[in-house]
Formats: sequence, C-alpha cells, structure tokens
Amino acid sequence: MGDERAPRRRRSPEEAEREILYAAETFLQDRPFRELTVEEVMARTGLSRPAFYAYFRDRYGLVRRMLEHVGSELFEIDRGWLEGVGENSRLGVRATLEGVAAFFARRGPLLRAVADAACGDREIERLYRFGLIERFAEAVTERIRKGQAEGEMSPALEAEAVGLALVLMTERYLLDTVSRDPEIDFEPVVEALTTIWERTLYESD
Amino acid sequence: MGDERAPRRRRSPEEAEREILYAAETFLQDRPFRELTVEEVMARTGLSRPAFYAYFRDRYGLVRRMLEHVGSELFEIDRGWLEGVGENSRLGVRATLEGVAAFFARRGPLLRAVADAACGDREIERLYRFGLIERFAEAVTERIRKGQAEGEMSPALEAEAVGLALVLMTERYLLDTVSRDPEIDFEPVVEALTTIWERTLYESD
DNA sequence: TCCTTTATTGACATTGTGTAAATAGACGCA
DNA sequence: TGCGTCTATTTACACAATGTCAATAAAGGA
Repeated sequence: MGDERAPRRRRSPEEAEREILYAAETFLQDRPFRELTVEEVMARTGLSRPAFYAYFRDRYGLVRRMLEHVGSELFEIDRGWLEGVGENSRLGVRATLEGVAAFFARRGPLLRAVADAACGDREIERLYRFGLIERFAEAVTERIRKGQAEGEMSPALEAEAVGLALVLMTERYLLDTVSRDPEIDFEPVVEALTTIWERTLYESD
Repeated sequence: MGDERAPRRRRSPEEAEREILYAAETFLQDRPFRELTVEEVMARTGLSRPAFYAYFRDRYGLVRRMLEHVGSELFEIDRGWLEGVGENSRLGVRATLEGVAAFFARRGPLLRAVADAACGDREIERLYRFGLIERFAEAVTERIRKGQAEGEMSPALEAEAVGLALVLMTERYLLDTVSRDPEIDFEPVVEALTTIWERTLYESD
C-alpha cells in the first residue's frame, strides 16, 4: 500500500503551454524573476520538471513567450502615438501617457520580469530594446520631426536623441512606480511625466 | 619528468583582492556581467577558483566591492549638484551633465555591470537604488525646492516626482550611449539631456 | 483488441557554486 | 641555518539547477 503514483494526465500541447505560462505569471505576481526556477514553476503545474523543456528552451523562454503575447497591446499604444498629430497633438500627450501608465500598471509583474530578464539574456535584451524601446523611440522621433516641420516644435531639438531619452525616462519611471505598486495614485506620476514631455517638446509653458 | 607543478605564490590579502578585482574589471571591458563566472575571473589570476571565496562572497560581491570604490567619485559629482545654486544654477546644468556624462563614459563597463547585477541580486539592487539613484534624485529634488522658493522655478513642478524621473532618464540614457561606447560624440548626448533638464526646470526656452 | 502516436517522465550528464580539511609558503626566533 | 607557527592557497567534495534522452503510458484510430 501507499505506492500508488498519480496517473499521468495527457494535455494538448496548447493546454500544457498555457498551464505553464499561467503558473509562471502567478509566480511573478509575488516574487521577482531572479528567484524563478524551472522546478518551482513546474511544481505549480500538474507536470514534471522535464516537461518544461518540451515547451520552452529555458526559463528565459517563458519571458520571450510572454513578450510575444503582449505584442498586440503594444501595437495599439504606439498607434496612439502616431495618430495624435496635428493641432491636438499637444493635448494628446497627457492622454497617451495615461494610457501607457495604465498599461505599465496592468502588466507590471510581466514588464518587470522582462526588464530583469533582459539583464541575463542576450535575446531578451534585443527583443526588449528593439521591439519595445526603439519602436517607441522611433515613433516619438518621427512625431518630433513632424512637429518641427509644422513649426509646432523647436527645430533646435535633437529629435532622435530627445525621443530616446524621453522614452527611456518614461519606461524606467513607470517601472519604478506604477508597475511596482498598481495601487498608487497615478495622478502625480502622470502629471510629472506630462510636464517633462510638454515642456521639452513645446518649449514655453 | 613533466610532473612538476607550478609553485604556489603567496600574496598579501590586499594584493590578492586587487589582483582579482583587476581581473574582473578586465573581463568586464569586453564581456557583459551575465557571462562572468568565478572560474573565468580566477583563470585570469594566478590563483585557483576556491581562493575567490576567501575574498568575496560570490560573483555579486565583486560588483559590490567595485561600487564601494567609486563611492568617492560619486560624492564629488553630487556635491556639484548641490553647490551650483543661486543665479548660476541654470548655467551649471550643462556643465554638470557634462561631468556626469564623462563619468559614465570613463566608468562605463563598471556601471553597466552594476546595472546588470542589480537585476540578479537583491543587495546590489538596494545599493544601486539607494546609494546612487535616490541619492541623486534627492539632491535634484532639493534643488528644485530651492529654485521654487527663489521664484526661479515654477511652483507647479512636482519636485520629487520630476527629480526622480530626470535622474532615471539621465542614468538610462547615458548607460545606453556613452557607457556603451566611450568613443562616441558627447555633444549631441549632452545637448539633448541639457535641453530636457532646462526646459523642464526653467519653463520657457 | 491491437497498434500507432506522442505527451510525459525517470534517470543521467553537466555546469557552476560554495565549503572544509589538507597543504605549503613566508616569517619570527633560537 | 634549522624549527615552528601562521595563514594563504589548494585539493576534494557536496550541492543546486540545468538540460537531454531513452523508456513509459495515455489517447485515438483501425
């Protein structure tokens, strides 16, 4: 007696992958990526540790997959950047930053995991930098150029450098505030970012 | 024949520590922190791998020690922040940012290693955040408050939030530019940062 | 009922970490 | 010069986490 082992359950590959990803996201809700091990994630599923490697290359593979899954949401956001042109562009700064802040709050644990994993994995560093940072930075640069062409923004602005700096600021600052604690008051956070963006881009107050 | 092993050499603890730190810094000059292993570092010294643990707790210990060693340089820089008050404060922005940029260029590999190691080690994360970021952010916040009291800066500015955001921007942007490649032209980098700082803090262009 | 397919696992090889007992330079002293 | 102590250093080991592979057992079709 007592030697009966739990019978295997067989899932579809899609279900297994979902189960593992769900376990990982749950884990990341209260512990940082650096503490995530394959063993601990798989202990939260009905699968054994080696099963993990049938679906992901390594623990960074989890983050890579998660990053793909938020791709569409990101696309929505940077469409917002590009469409808010013309005379209403200035008014759109706050609204856009509110949207971005909401995204960083809603997806906090995931985004923090991505940022952390980027330090430890070349490929995620690349995906993060080019699929996220640069993408936004280019959209902003483009908009600055447009604003300059329309006489709305100072031609003295180094469009590319300023665009990248503003995007990096926004990313780090939101990771540090709303992503760390989605309960905090957004108002002063968005207010501070809006002030910096507006004063930088539109010169006089 | 052929079985003579290299004789042990005995160093003073100070010399051994210096030798290990030197090996680690050399390593970091062309490879990222994520690839640094105790074995590889010690292979660049005349010591065996276990000797490492007589001087450092783990590979993060290397970075902790390096961080202590740049402490004095950092102190010089943030004294600069605080002293440049009064009427010349605005003119001092560019000069200060030039100094900070030079620091990020000179200490690029080390600072990048610190930033990377902070993702993987709770204590370095703390040291980095409180010993560096917060320290600068508080100095800036203080200066904004002073500027507001003197009527030089808009009282509408959220001093604390804006201070933190500007510092995070400067750190990330410099890590991404001059620390990655100390050969690049500083001019546009410093120019972009100066523009953002000045427009944010001093309102009209 | 048997057979094929393939999701899953047990067992193993590997890599990097961290520790402790054993070894051997270096220095002080007779 | 030789002896003994101190401690820097290494050899040998235990451990944790990773990643692989051949063997196993569900599930579905013939």
